[in-house]
Amino acid sequence: MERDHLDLATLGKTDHNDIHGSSVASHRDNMKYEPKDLRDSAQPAPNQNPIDLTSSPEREDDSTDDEDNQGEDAQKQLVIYDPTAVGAGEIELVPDPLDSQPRRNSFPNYTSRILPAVGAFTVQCANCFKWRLIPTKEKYEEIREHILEQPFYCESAREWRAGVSCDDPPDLTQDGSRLWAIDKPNIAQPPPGWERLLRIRGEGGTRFADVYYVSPSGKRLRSMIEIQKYLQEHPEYAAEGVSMSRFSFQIPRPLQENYVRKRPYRPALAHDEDDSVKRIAWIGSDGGTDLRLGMPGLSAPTDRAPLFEPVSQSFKKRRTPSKRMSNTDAACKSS
DNA sequence: GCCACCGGTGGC
DNA sequence: GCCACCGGTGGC
Repeated sequence: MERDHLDLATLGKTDHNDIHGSSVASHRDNMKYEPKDLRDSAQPAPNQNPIDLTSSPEREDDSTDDEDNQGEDAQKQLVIYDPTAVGAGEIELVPDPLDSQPRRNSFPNYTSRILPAVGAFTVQCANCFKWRLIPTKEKYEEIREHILEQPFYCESAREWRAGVSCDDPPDLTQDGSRLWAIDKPNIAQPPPGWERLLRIRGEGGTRFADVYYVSPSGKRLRSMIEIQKYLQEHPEYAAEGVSMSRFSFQIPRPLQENYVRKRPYRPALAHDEDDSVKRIAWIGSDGGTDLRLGMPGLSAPTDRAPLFEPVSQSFKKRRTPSKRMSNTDAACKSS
């Protein structure tokens, strides 16, 4: 079966104001971001945001089909939110996520800009679709690792919050005061002593976020290749059972469309003429922006279209040139 | 000199 | 369009 993803949302604050809003998520693997300004799209109700992760074609709006999809769809959403975000104050969040501090961008042009940071982690109940805050990053990672096989329910939160149930109000709603991002499901917890860091980039950049792993010795690694080399150079980790399969550089997806700057059109290597043709087309389409059907987060007021993206597992899409190993291969080979 | 962060690019 | 990787660089 396929797996879904979990949705994580990140809420962060930014210095900018222009983001507007999106609604909640509804899709599978995206993350949503809600910048502080988004107000309109807030979607309140629990049922509204079921995210469907996996399978189905679409969810329509709110409630609904998730249930059928059984565990797969709806439930797996995790939201991360920034307590420091405007308006977020109400929620008490995560005690100490490492990433919770907004960072200042170091680039010259953006010196005063505050980058979004993950401030809280939330997961959506597979039954009522209410968002429940997860007390720590570690717990969140634990839930995320098995979310597909073990859907999260409000009752699951009783581990840290006595008596909570679907009858209780949601811990968080997408009210536009935060950035939301939907995480990928089933990402392995980092090996003991290792930390997985998610750094959210500023709006308008070329990428939404970066993942780094910090080894027990403090070494920061930023790609599977670096992990592989590092493990080869430090056989002691393999001896402890640390393998490539324990790492994933998959990043959440911002709910806010256009948070990430689109890459300019790249002419096909092949022909120039096509190039000009495309340029024309590009102009036209640009104006027609609003054609899009209802992407979540965008304008669509009511229902968001389902974006169903295929679930991506860690290595599923990656190309595997000879030098690269898949996680599993690596796991097996690394010895 | 280090490093956090970003841009760019190749490949799919 | 997305993803993975990695080089560059400003700030510390």
